[in-house]
Amino acid sequence: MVNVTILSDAGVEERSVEAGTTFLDLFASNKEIVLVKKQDQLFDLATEIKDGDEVTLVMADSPEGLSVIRHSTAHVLAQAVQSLYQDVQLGIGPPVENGFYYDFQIQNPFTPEDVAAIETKMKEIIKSGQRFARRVTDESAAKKELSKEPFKLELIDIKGPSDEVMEVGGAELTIYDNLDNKSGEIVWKDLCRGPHVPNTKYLGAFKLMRTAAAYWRGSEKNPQLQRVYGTAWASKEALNDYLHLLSEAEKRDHRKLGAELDLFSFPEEIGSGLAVFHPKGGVIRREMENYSRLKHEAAGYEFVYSPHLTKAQLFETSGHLDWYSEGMYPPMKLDAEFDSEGKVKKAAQDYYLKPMNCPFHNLIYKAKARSYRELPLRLFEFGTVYRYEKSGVIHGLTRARGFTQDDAHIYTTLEEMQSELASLLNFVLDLLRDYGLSDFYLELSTRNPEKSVGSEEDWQSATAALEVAAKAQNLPLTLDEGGAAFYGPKISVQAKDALGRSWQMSTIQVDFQLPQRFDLEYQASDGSRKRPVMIHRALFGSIERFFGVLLEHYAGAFPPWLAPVQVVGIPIAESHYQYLDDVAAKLVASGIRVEIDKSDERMQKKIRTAQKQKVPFMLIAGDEDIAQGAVSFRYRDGSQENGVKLDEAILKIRQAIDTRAQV
RNA sequence: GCCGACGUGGCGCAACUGGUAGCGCACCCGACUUGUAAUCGGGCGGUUAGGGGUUCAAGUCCCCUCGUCGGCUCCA
Repeated sequence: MVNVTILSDAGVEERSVEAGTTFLDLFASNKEIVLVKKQDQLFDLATEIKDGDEVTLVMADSPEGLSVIRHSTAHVLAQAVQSLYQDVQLGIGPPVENGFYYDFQIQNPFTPEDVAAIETKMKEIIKSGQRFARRVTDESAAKKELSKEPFKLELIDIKGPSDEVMEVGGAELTIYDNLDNKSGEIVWKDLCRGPHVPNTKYLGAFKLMRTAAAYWRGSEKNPQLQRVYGTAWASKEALNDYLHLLSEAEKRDHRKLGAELDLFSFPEEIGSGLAVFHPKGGVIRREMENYSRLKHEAAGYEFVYSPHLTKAQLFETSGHLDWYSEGMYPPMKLDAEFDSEGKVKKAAQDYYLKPMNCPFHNLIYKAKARSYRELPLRLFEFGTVYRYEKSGVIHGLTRARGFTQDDAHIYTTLEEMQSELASLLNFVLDLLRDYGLSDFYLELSTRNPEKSVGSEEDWQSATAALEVAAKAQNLPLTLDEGGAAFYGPKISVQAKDALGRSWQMSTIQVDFQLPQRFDLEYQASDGSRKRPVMIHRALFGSIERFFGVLLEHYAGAFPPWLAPVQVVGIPIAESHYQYLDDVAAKLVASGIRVEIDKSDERMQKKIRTAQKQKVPFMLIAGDEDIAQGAVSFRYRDGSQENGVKLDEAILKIRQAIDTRAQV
């Protein structure tokens, strides 16, 4: 008997089979096996199974199987492109999340018509049932065979194992041939370490998504190739589910909802990446800020304010001008003085818009001598910063040029750092939960030796401290090697939204550098002068960004405590205006945001309007309600509750708001 | 910043190979007074992102700038 491990969507399953048969026989009818591994080596389906074999079957719907399907589909894409166009050189074509891409060097970029033609060609190829065959080669033979593919030649020259590309990096240099199903002739081939599905009939649930330029091997210095993106799945159903998810995501795009719900805009007159919040967006933002402020106060934070502008020296001291001047708006030249002949009497000073708040907070720390009794000192500010993001990266509220951080800096003793980090992480997660996010994982970003300052020892202790705090949360923890800022390691909290998409939210960074640069000190209990540790942290990241994420998470249907309009009163006829006005007055007295729709429309239309505005509570009133001193509820989900007494109605709404519940 | 696509009243869209801007929603006015997702009628509103050019004629073609979208690169 042979033990077989089966990897699928459902997880890992163990099964026993008779030796002496082949996988092809065993599972001939089962198209879902895409790959067989024996003793961790790739294996052909036609190979005989022997006693003592350790065999793994990779099913199409397992993560590994999907990756094989995607990579194989990428080969079909490349084959299709080369059969349709002359003078196309191949880049690379790996699987990626949800799909695959392939890069091509080609004279003219692909048009939408080209993409349609390519997709058609791919379907033909897949239908023909071409087989994939692995062939081991050596460097000189491969170079000869691929002499017309300059990029492949470059890849062959990458010596040794590499995870960077799928073409090379295995123990052996391999070429995959696409064989005609009937004649067995080689119809196409590609340098590739594989693995691939046995033949193209395993493929088919795919769609080409878009084309774009991409730099060869990801470097701005290299030429740009034409990249074709596709998505591929184990079944048509899975493909359709994914396409459906995309259309859902498009519907709740915060840029679209922001306009539809009249929350914010980006006037061209102001400039790219600079938002204005309209009254309704302003309500949501104010509620977000108010709640955050309340919580921070309770957690021992002190509130400070700092200007948007500063002389260059501050950012020279902090080191930001050295490291990140490219990301800052260019300086304003101020304070210059000239004599009557126009000669410079006093040179101009450079003033910068602040890209971050930390240096200002450091100055507040430094404003007086500090005692260990004051620590941890937690300085909080809704600090608006400006970063000159490259024009191509700006994306609505989630990547803007001007934004407001819920920024705080905690100055603590080294001894207390660990406990401060632990309680901080609790605080962060609790607060995010209050805003309605609940699915988290943590990411630990470590030092990048080429982009960092400070001693190895400091880095290690800071990284260790963060790791301890992270592990205490019992949340999934991933490692982002070399992803830290130049001054210290960080933990970031990643949250998944209602569609399962991950967003980086809060960051917590330990910093030994800035206290040194600013020469921050405190007097310890033994009378000695010591250096505090600084913790940078932002929960929302930026308010604008968090706003955008919540908007997409809720698809605009904010929970009542955040909803710009919490209640819309809908009179059935004009004669009911007065009654609803009285109701509204009571709601307002109870601190509820209410509007009465007195437009010259029918009730149905008013319901539709309120529904589209995603107002949580619609209160409808007509003769029947008035007779009972009641109102009728309609909720966003379409459900209703008639004849609710007024006092009860107010209580109900008030409670939903106070508990921050979603309705 | 790079590559590509694009930019028509507040919003969503239309205008054949260049012939001198239409529709729906919203908004305003009027009629209707109505029980859980669009009542009817009338009206206001754009010179087609901005600038320059080709042409007898440009929303349609060319150039520049600004902006948007999709990627790449980047994100303290």
